[in-house]
Amino acid sequence: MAGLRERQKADREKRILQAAVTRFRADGYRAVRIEDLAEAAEVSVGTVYNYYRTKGDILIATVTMEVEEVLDEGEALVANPPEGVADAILTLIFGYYDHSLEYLSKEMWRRAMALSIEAPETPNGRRYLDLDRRLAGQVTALLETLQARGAVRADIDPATIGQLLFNDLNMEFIEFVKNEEMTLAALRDRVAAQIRPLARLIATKEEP
Amino acid sequence: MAGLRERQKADREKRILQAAVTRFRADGYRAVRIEDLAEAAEVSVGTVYNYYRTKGDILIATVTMEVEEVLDEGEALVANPPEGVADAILTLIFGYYDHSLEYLSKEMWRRAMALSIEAPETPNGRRYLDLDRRLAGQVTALLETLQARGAVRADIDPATIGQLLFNDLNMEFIEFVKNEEMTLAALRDRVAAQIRPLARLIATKEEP
DNA sequence: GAAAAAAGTTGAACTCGCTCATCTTTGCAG
DNA sequence: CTGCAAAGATGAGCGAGTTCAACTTTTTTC
Repeated sequence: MAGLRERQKADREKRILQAAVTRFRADGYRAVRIEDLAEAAEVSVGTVYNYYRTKGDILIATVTMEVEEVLDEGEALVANPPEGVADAILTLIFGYYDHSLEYLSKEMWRRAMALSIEAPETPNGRRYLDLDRRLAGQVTALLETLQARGAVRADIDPATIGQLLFNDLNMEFIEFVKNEEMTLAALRDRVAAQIRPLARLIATKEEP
Repeated sequence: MAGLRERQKADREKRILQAAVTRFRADGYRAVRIEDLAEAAEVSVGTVYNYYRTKGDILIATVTMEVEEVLDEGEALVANPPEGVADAILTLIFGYYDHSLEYLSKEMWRRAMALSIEAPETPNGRRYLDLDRRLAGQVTALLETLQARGAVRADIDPATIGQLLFNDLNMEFIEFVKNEEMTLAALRDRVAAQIRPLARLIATKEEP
């Protein structure tokens, strides 16, 4: 059985993260002070820093929870994708997009992305990078499945085109969170307009 | 003739920006305090804020200088690009990359990019966005030139593929500045590996 | 079960970006 | 040249993230 100390630690960490998820969404990342989180989690400011190195780390931890879910759903889809190349790719990508705002606001995404660029060497910066890599990996895996099925031309390299695709959908997602007015539907339209022509180029059969 | 007041203003602004360019590169963006810039420019802290709204704005001003130069060179190349599709695209992109570290460190790029994501609504966030758009525009313009020449298939849309390409080269550049170890040569290799297959897909003739 | 060691918590203090009430300089009218 | 208005410079002070030396709690040792 876990010792008292260990249980208390796990409990405190959970309380801090829970406070963060709640307050960040309710009041905005910026507006929430570490002192507020400490108060809500019933610990001191110093203790918060014992569990997370920076305020940004707390945010990345919440983003990670969100993205893990998205990755799980993607897994299922990659195993058994729809028929057409464009359909398969867009179903996967739209799955990512549609879940993105479930727990996180655009402000939180902006800050998290800014952090992953600014502090790539911190443990949590690395964690974010790893999530990105796994997402890119799913896109590649999907292309491989489609190629094995004979739907994608044999002379293209799934890893290369997968990275190209992922870079595109990632940049478009960045533009989406940067623009508070932009809707999910508009994001989908933009990306579809870019993916469809590419799908046509790499498909073996005529794409609809 | 310009009045004394006006001359002094212009002079102070120049001194602040000059101090920023010098010190940011020498000591790192983070390590340089506004007070240091004020001292170097022989003005007070408050005066620095009279010319630039935030520390980030000062950085964006230096980035803007850099990118304007790159855009000028790109202009010349777009007007008269090399023969092959991959060659033309890569020459343009490598021109961007090779100049990127002339005045700016990777740390400065990271901070500038983070800022453009986090604060897209500020005057300088918008300015950065505009630079991005102009770079993407050059890629599109290049594809149009190549298409007019008959080197690119008539059934592809330069704006769409141009955006896709730009998203890719932009994301790869982000990965480059995130990784302090990565060399320009490695960046070039990665991007070439992604652009070449795409160039083959959109070209009319066999690409080398 | 007491004492020592290890682990973890605490909050006052520090830093640095940024603001604003006050002061100084410049331009101009009479 | 003098006095006044406008423009701009100034730096003490504020707020929020972060640190760290002292304190408290838990675990281990004998």
